[in-house]
Amino acid sequence: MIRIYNTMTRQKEEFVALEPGRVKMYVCGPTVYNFMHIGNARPFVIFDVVRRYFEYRGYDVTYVQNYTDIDDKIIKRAIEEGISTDEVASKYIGEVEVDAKGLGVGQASFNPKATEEVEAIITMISDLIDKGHAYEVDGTVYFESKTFGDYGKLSGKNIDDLEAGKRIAVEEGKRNPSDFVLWKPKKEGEPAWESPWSQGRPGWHIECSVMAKKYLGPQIDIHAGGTDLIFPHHENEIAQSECSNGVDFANYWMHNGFINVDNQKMSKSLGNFFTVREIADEIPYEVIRFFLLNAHYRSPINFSRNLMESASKSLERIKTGYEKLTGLLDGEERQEEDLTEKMLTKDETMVIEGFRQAFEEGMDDDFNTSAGIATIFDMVKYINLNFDTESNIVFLKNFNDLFIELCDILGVVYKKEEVLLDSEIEELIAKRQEARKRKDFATSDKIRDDLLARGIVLKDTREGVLYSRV
RNA sequence: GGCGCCAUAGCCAAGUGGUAAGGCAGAGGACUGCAACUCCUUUAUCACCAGUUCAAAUCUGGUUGGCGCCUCCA
Repeated sequence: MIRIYNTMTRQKEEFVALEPGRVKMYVCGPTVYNFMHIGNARPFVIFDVVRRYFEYRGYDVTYVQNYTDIDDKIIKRAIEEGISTDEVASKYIGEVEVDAKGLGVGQASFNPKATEEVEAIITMISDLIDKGHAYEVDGTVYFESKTFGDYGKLSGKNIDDLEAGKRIAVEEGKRNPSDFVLWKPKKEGEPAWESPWSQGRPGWHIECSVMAKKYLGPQIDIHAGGTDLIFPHHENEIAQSECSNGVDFANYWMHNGFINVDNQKMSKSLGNFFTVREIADEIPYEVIRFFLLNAHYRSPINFSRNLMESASKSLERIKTGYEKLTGLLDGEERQEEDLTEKMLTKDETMVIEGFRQAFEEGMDDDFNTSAGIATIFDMVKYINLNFDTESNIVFLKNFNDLFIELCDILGVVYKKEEVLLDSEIEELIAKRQEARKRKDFATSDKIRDDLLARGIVLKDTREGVLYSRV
């Protein structure tokens, strides 16, 4: 049983799928006017894990993540770079995909783009006007928030408070301050689409309602995004979708916490703004991913170099443990062993199942990745403590399978980078071993130093010499 | 002003009623020619105060401190 913290009810609830065995989830994607920043990376990674865990649990997951490819920021960027908005969007979609892939994020089932869904957007807006939930003023179409009685149910706000607390000038033409734009007419030089109201473009919120409906249907299981989207974005999506479709929009609302720098929100003006790309230039993507999963997805986390180093060392420990396991499994003698007579003992089965259960208990509880990672470390410890060349090969294999399966759910990298050795280096390693045998340590240390200079690290273990890249 | 979140060891971080997971860093020790790896030992009463309870980090009230949303934002 998977339990999810639902922002709508502010408590953990048992997950019950709309259709047995299927999960329909929609994750709000980035506006593509720049490289992905470290904060953007969190929902990518977190909800990728959510998806993988559902799949591990046997669900068929349809995962939709949009790209907002038309909006003020994109237009601004296009002017700055002297290219079209399409070029800005496709450029940064490409860059986002590079980082997403680097972070180990799986391909979504669909990645719709706002500009390719304008027709469906116009259809929904028309429908909202017909049903009396939207009105047009001089080419701009607004959603009239008070026509939706449940407006504010996700964020816990009520319209009166919003009006009382208004801090910016209310746009002319709006009937109420909390009304929001569904369609806005173009300004000179802006890209635009034909519509019954004006040449213009869709407002920000409507695209998600439309895409979710088109790719997942009027009702979805999970809608996800950053906490900042709760209001107004998700609130507005609910209003649009429920008024147009006449049914509850999403059963579970999941929101990831923010990434701060020095306990402060990242912003360009504070100069504490990091793109994933610039971090990845120095720190492997896998470390960034591990860092993002170390804390629960709803907690705010800080980003810092120290934390990256800690994450890097932790990952190294997992890899070393896995190396030992595969070393034992791949030994020549073991390869030739006859497995037909071998089986798991009762105790061994219990060990395996114990780890699996511990992992599932954590992940079932609102995707507690910290607990999941702790299980991985417990397994590493078990490997280091209990396995040796005499271990039951079938136990090793089963343990290995589980280890890989669990690591893959989190997307935690457990394999050392394959280091291809040319014959010259292999020879040097062999030579060093000979030198060590005759206790010629001056020679052996020199070879080790030379290899280190070439970027290859040697470790002498009981199972033989291990090597890896610096 | 309205709504909401958080406060656990040097650092990161689980745990939401039964007596503190895990990781990083540190200290001491074992092993190995050395290094690395690994192993063992070691480091907290959970911001503060009051209350509920046989029992609270975990529930209630309050205090202090930090943060988010209310405006584009992951």
